Amino acid sequence: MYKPITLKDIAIALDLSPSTVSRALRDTYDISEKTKKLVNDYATLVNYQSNPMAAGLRSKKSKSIGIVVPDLANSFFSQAISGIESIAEKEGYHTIISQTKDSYHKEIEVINHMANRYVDGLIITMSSETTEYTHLQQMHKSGLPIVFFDRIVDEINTYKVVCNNFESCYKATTQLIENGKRNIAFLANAPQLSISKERIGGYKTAMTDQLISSRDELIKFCPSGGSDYEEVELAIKQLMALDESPDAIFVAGDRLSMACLRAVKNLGIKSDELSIIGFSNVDIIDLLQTPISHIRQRAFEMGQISMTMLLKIIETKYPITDFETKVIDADIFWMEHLSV
Amino acid sequence: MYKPITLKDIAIALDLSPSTVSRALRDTYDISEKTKKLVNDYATLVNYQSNPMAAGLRSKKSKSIGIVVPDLANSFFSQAISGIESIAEKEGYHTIISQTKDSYHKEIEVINHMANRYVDGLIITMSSETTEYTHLQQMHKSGLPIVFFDRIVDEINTYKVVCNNFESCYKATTQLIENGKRNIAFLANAPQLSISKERIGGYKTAMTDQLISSRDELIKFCPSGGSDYEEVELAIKQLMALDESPDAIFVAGDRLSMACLRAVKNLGIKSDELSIIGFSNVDIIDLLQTPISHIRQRAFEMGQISMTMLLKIIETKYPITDFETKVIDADIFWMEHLSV
DNA sequence: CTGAAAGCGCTAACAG
DNA sequence: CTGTTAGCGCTTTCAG
Repeated sequence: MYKPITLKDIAIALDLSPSTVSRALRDTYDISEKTKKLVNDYATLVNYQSNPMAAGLRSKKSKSIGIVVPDLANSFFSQAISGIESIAEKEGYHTIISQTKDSYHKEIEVINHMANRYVDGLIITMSSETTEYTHLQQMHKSGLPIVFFDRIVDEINTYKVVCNNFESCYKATTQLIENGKRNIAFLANAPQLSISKERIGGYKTAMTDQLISSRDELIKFCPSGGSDYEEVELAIKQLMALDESPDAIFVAGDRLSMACLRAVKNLGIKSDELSIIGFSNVDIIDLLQTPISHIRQRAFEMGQISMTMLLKIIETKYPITDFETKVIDADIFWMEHLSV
Repeated sequence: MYKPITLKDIAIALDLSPSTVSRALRDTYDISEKTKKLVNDYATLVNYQSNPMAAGLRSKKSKSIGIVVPDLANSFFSQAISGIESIAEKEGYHTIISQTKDSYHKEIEVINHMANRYVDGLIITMSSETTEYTHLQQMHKSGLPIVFFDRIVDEINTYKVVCNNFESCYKATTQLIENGKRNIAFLANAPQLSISKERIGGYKTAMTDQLISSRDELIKFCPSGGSDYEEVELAIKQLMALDESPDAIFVAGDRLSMACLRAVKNLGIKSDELSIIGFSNVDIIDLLQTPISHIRQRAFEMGQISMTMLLKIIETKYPITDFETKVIDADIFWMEHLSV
């Protein structure tokens, strides 16, 4: 069995008490510089690694945080994770990552597991299946610091970090209209998601403001979020079969955007027939056959902010009550023929 | 503070001893069905969650394993992770994921952290910076089960899972030659990586077997693995500036392949000037402007096998001595003009 | 500034 | 089959 050096080993070797060694290692105030140096030098020498489980068991702190995202294979999330880690590392926090694959049960299981491992806090993007938050609410009430990222939960009062979903959709839709588009379809993720609601809101409001009636038949939901290609192809087919078929389509998700491109390609729809704009953080969008207009979220930055917020909750002495929701601008990239 | 129900709480509530409750919960053999049911029902009722840290501290087992990969934003790895998780989940194991960003120091830090959290085992893809394995060797010797995945370490005797790097490169190179290519360049990841050596080996051997002398100036290393675009563009520029410039290029990495496509595009190199074949597990390769010939690894399957191997080590009663290296076929997809 | 003692939540060894 | 006891490695009172 793997048996590392323990704090006790150091204590014996240096003829000190375990508590003194513990204090020296943790750099508390009531310890002499001399002992501190002695202990730390020896610890480095023997490559001592403190045991976070034992420490956590006692102190209920672990200097590590959990990250829960729906899907690691999504550039948006992997970029955000890198942002989170960039701050965590600097502050001496470890990160533990898990994916839910958009499953409610996996989400519960993963979150429980992390909480039991004494993560000091959680950064969460909700799974698209989740409609029930009691598991989170309970933990949050008991004092587990949580920051919501991207897909947020209104019912839980804490820091939240999102992009300006409403505004960017409003803006993009308006510009489509200014470019003469009238039948703008909207392809969304699962309807219960906060991002779906916000994005549709921006789209609909823009339509109304431009005096175009938004037709419900133009809005399609794909609960799989694009991981089920058939679902997306079907949606596109149905849209194109409408009496007044769309001249543009707004795709409100990353995997969804790619699935949409694939469907358009497979169905042989020409790009001058249907303009596409979609959310996407894919890092090879410049290499696509049909490089689409896209809304790119500042994922890395959003990750950094999330971690900063989480640290604020974790390290505060007094409970925070005035939580903010940080809204980060997204960048819109237009293909030439639409860039007004 | 988040304070969950403990095993002791159950013991008191049910007027049993903690050990009996522990046994009932863990379903050991020496416990009556009646007590087992009583305990488990009550546990479910109060939503008891066992504390893996406390359990781990005592038993040195945690029913969780660590996954260490260089980069989560790489489809190959995220697909493999899903494969690992599919088995882990079935067997009741949790997974903890970390990325090293190809940094040696981060790798050490991450692995230490996981070992200290009593993961029961590790599935590792080495960072490209790593040339020193003492940290791993030591842990492995002390009994920590390790499975190497993709980028392996010869010096450590354990299970390893790789794709048939040599053979697929040999085969692909041969086919390029049969298609009339003579000046085949090779773009590799960091030279110390096992995959780099194996892939170059396949390429060189094929050249020799086809009586084509392989010129060293045609082989370029990009230690960043494609995450530094400039590095790749420079390599391509240098290759194209050669007196006998390449008529084909073999790209031995996923990010590298995409960076190469970008360079080719940016430098205005025509596709009939330079045929490209590259390793890639990108899931939108069919949507690329220049869909390249590519070698696709069965990442999900490789992940599943890795986890299966790891479980074998973890759950065996007697130490394993005859470790295998599982070699999984990769699939080659040719663009039409090269498909002989 | 340092040490002794208790205990985090759980499992394991030993009785019975 | 169940209870008792001890202890995993660390932190945290509480003394001194």
